[in-house]
Amino acid sequence: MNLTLRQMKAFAALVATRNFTRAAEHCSLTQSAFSTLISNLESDIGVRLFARNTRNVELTAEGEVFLNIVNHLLPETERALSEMRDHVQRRKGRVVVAALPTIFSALLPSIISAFLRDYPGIELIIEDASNGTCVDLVRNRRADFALCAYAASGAELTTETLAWDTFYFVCQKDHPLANRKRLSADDLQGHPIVVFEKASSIRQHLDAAIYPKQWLHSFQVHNLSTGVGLVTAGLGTTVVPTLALPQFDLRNLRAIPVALSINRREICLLRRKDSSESLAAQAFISLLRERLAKEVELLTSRLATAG
Amino acid sequence: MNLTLRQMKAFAALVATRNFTRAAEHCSLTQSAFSTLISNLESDIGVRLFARNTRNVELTAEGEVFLNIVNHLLPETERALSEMRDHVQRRKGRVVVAALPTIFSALLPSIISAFLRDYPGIELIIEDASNGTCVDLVRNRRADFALCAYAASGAELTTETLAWDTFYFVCQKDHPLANRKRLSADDLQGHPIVVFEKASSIRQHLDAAIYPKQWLHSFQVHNLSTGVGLVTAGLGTTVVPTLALPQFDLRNLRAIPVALSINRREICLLRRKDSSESLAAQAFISLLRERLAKEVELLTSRLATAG
DNA sequence: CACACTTACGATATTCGTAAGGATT
DNA sequence: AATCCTTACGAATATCGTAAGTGTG
Repeated sequence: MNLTLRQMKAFAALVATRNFTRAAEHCSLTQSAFSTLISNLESDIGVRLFARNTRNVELTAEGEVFLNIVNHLLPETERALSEMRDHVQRRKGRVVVAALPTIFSALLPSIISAFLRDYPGIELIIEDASNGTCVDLVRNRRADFALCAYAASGAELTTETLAWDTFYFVCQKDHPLANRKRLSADDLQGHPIVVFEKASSIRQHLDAAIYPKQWLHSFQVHNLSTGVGLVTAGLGTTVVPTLALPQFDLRNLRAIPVALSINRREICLLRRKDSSESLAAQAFISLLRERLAKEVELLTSRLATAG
Repeated sequence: MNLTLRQMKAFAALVATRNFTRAAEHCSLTQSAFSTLISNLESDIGVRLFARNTRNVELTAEGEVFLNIVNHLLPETERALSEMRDHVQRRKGRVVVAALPTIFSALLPSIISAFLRDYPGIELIIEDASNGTCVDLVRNRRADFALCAYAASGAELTTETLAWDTFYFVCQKDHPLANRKRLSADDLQGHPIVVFEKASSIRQHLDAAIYPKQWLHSFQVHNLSTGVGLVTAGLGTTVVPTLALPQFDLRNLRAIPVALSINRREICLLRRKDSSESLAAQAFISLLRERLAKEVELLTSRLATAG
């Protein structure tokens, strides 16, 4: 017995009309095809559901029993398929994104609002997380994908570079280096700077970029905002990627490009290899592919204007 | 989109095993047929449900959504079909029978117990009713069928005679006619008898059977038991069909066959013409066809022994 | 005899199994 | 190399529509 949505619909239509011809039209079938459909349904179930002659179509006792069943099952099935359709057409769903705080705050807001406008039914959850946490979240399926700075494309995970940013030296206007147009790693030797904790992605990138040399550390902080505060208060200088610059008030500070051995920080899309992302997540990803690099450009050009 | 029970079963099997080959076996299909089944399901729905390679089969995000649906819908559907099967196999159901009180009490008890033994899951409701009420109950579908004495086979209803009974004169042992072996309608002229109300089936039959003559009435009663009481108390005599005789204590009374112009009272099965009876009702009907006449014979022979 | 359901039958579409292909470990 | 999913393809099955048949009012 292989009960079919079509059989239930046909049955319901015949109950409603009590007329094969009209029920057949309602199902977009010829009367004959409809007749055999009902007849097959009856022989599948093993009992006549309709007592019919050429003038009257009525339910049998077993037809009444089946009607109760169909009255329950048919709406359930159609509701379920409609729910499924909502997901397929991206009217429903959930996207969980893990992103580095700087990426989140500097690049995502306008992309998020575009996404929410295009897919108002989709629940969007963005977790700001450290690079390592991003990787873990994706690996454990706690996030659909991540936007982070670097990741090993291993057995499970795959990365794709969507954009890059570069590094800037940030200092007070009266700093000795304040009026330089461009700086090298060597220029910064001897100037104490605020660095981020070892685990932070900025710090790891910088450590790799200037290896084997080292800069002079003044403070070591955990959060970007702490570093911003220190520099703003004139207690230090720092080196941060482009995406961190909006956190600083550049009317009173200088941001000068720094040339490093690894000059670009990649902004990576990190995904699972099994391509099990939801359609909703895929929609967000294609929006990112389309707009993330442009967002970086926009940011850079705004900074050039400000500087 | 024509969702199928088979599709849901296949999906559930694949979720459970996460292996096409084993799921295919579970569905009694070749692995290849199973693969195209899943593939067709996916293209019907419009999205991949499984992220699969040769080593791993996993649900996609949309597959999870569909799993929630199937987890709900599949048990519902199977429960419904099992319910239907119970009715088809007569493990469930309801039979409503209308029957004349004499038929009910004299013939049905042993048939009822046989039916309840054979079909323990079926609810059996027997309404004792007058002949006219029997007809109405069947016509209005309040009863599946009726056992009554006579009925016009009209446009809606059809009758079938299952058995007959005959009429007896019942009197005290010291009545003048008490030792006769056989009586004619004429023999009863001048002997006052207890009659039943005009509407009763016994009365109507007797009126028709002796027309245009009439018997002398002593009392007119509504219920058989009243008549029984009167005769037993020696306050009258009466004429009743075979099926009513068990109500009398024949150790102290005489029951003598009466030859009438319409000598036999039919015991009819009254049904609707549209043959919309439930399978349960059909089962009861075939039991009646098989055993009702035998029950009358049994009753008659017991009476002959007693008399 | 007109209307409505059923049956017959050839055409089309779907589903099946066998067998070969491709990918991953 | 072994395992597992996919694809190709011919065969079996199911479903469709046209058209003729049947029965009822």
